[in-house]
Amino acid sequence: MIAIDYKDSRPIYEQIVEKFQTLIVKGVFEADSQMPSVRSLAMELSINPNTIQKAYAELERRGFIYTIKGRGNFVSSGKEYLKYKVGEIQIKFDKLCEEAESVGVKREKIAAYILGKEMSL
Amino acid sequence: MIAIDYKDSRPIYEQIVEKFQTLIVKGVFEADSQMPSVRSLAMELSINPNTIQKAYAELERRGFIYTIKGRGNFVSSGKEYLKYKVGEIQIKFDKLCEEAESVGVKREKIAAYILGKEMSL
DNA sequence: TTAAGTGTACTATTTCAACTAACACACTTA
DNA sequence: TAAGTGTGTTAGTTGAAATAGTACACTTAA
Repeated sequence: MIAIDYKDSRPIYEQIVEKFQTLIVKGVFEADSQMPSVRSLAMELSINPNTIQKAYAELERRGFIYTIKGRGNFVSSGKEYLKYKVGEIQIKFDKLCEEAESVGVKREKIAAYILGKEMSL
Repeated sequence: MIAIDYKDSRPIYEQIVEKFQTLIVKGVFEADSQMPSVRSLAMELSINPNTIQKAYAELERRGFIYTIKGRGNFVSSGKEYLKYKVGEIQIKFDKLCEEAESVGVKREKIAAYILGKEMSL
């Protein structure tokens, strides 16, 4: 179902996150279908269940899956992810705007720049 | 002139950067005045010259000082820093806007949000 | 109630990148 | 030429992140 690339320098859990994210975004899994259990996938890949657990926790944080304790992990609908993602971006814009204002760049100027009406801030 | 706090968990070079940045922003140093040499400051603080070098390289990257090989490091005018800082912020806005567009958020919407005309993205 | 499945928490170990140091080199000025 | 300056390369240290080991807790079905 999924394979680890040991030539890849990235951590194992990150590779797993990335692969499932791609599959889910592509719509390979049906919404609410069950993910492989942490143990079975760990067994299959010959790694520790905690590493799968870490990957699944990250996938949940990103809104790709949801967990029911004692039952398993399940695929959530793509919309959940989009909502989360947009929320994260909004927070980043908030912080960046504050940073810009702290060096004297007004919001009007930022908006104009984003709309392409100004060449620079 | 400056002191290292070994109780502080941050790396030494970062502490040095932060302290000089504060002093320069406050206008304690005249523009074009000479910074302590990497060796003299290293001696004074009983650390390795390379650590000072690293701090100075970062201060130069941020536009606070400039280097003349064989002569020393010198304080640059505050305006240089502002220019650099605004440039960095601009790059961050560029990246963030691309990220937003990749999940379907239009630039018009972003601009409206920044101006407070929309409650969320 | 029990057994076999599920996720979770805690701790220990390993690994790797960041930090710092040692030292040699190159440029500038007097 | 000597004494100051910054720079580059390499090596050692160290602390946080990643992974593993193990025990615990929840869910379901027989």
